[in-house]
Amino acid sequence: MTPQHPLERFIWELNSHRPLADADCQALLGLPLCIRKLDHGTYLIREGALPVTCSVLIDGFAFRQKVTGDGSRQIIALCIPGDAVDLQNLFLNVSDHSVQMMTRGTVADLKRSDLQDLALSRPAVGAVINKTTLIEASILREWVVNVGRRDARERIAHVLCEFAVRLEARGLVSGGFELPMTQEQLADTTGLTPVHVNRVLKGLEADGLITRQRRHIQFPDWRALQQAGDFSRHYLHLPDEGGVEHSSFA
Amino acid sequence: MTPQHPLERFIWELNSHRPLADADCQALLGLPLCIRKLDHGTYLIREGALPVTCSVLIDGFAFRQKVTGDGSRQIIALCIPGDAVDLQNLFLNVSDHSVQMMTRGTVADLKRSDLQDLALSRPAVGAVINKTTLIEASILREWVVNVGRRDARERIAHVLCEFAVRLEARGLVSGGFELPMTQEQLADTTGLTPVHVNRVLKGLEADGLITRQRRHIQFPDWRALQQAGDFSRHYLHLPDEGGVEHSSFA
DNA sequence: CGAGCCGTTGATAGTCATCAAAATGAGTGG
DNA sequence: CCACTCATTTTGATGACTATCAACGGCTCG
Repeated sequence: MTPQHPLERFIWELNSHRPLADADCQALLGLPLCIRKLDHGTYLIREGALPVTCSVLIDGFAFRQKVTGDGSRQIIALCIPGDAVDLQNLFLNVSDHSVQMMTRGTVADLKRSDLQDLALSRPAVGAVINKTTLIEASILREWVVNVGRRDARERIAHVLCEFAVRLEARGLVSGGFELPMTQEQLADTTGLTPVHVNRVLKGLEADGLITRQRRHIQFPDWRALQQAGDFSRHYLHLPDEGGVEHSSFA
Repeated sequence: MTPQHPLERFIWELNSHRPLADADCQALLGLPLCIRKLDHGTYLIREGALPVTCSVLIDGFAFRQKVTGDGSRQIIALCIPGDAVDLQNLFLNVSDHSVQMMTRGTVADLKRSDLQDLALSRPAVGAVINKTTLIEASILREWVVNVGRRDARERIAHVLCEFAVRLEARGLVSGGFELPMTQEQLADTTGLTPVHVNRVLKGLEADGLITRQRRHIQFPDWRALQQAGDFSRHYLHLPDEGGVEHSSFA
């Protein structure tokens, strides 16, 4: 394998969900791509646009968002390194939401048509892509529950848990981690106001469920935080790891 | 074509999103299936279960739901005739949510493995299935926005608009329609309480945005209702119809 | 005709939004 | 290296929207 191929993490991720034949991996690795370094705030897709590229996030973070008629924003998904940003549009012709960089980062742009062709010519690739989008849908369902039926404290604890577990599953975190979002963004993912998010965070800290210095977050009591957020990792459909023992967030 | 094949509406629906070759349709039509008549309240899948069948809704309505730790329920999606209930689980091994009949109705059960095989052996079938799940994901994104960033009145108006448009796109409605859900269920889809739903409905009626006798709903002012619900049909990714003219909800 | 679900109505309380402004930290340029 | 600017975080006071509790009326169905 090409050492440190830009798509390595992405393909590793696909593979963990549904093992691919070597030929399938090679086909993916062989796709022509274009690497871009992007600043925080850059749009990867805009709602209403016709997607022509399909970006994979190499490093940095991004989020999906929609804006309502009166201008308020809702963040709809968080993208972490290894995520394909545009699989959601692979078979749709106009994007129904925007994707924006949350931090500085790097993406690899594939041609959307290349990936479509691959999905059609290699059924196994089509199937992993399908499975990947199904997992994203599962996360969306949990988010509907989160904003629909949980109070502010639960919502925020839940998002923190989810984020930590997803990061860890990709080997991107050990112990505490750097929360890449502002409190305003956290508010937009939980359907709250920034002011209230701030108060809830302080509450969680006061109760010993989180520790924070600046944006560095730690979880002194992982059990309790999960409970406070009504969090269970099932909906993430993570592959069973043999090494749950070594997990900080098991 | 077999006249009135049980899967007719389902396949017609797939076809409208991504045209299938005759052979592909025949392969779908040829799958062994089992027809069941179900009572209101019957579970089609339960959260945590391993799906072995993949049901297609022939008539009647159903909904997806999740329950939080403290027992409150959130409805996550509405299924209407022609929807495949378990495409969401086609490549996932344990269901992350439940599906329950909202009304009496009929389903056709396919074997999950049959459909999986078809998706793998016939790329075009895999692609439509993929596209169908992408559309469901798009609807979920809009629902996150709905419960996250809209007030009670907007939420309810939005759900009414969405439901009407989806029904109409399948030729299931003309003018007014029968709302198949109780106010409690409407509350669980909007993240509100039944009591408040009732008040908002009365408000919408008082303002001339809806008319209702029992559960029969009509929209005297479709424009205004859409506006009240901040509704735009883009996210439904409906195929462009030539006949928008004849639509009550264009 | 009774039972039970569903819809309706009223009164009260709580969670969270809103408005405003100060404090902190980061990044920039002189 | 320090002053400056701007984004972000923090704090307080007030009010709105929606939940909660309780009870009654109306359908539908067995």
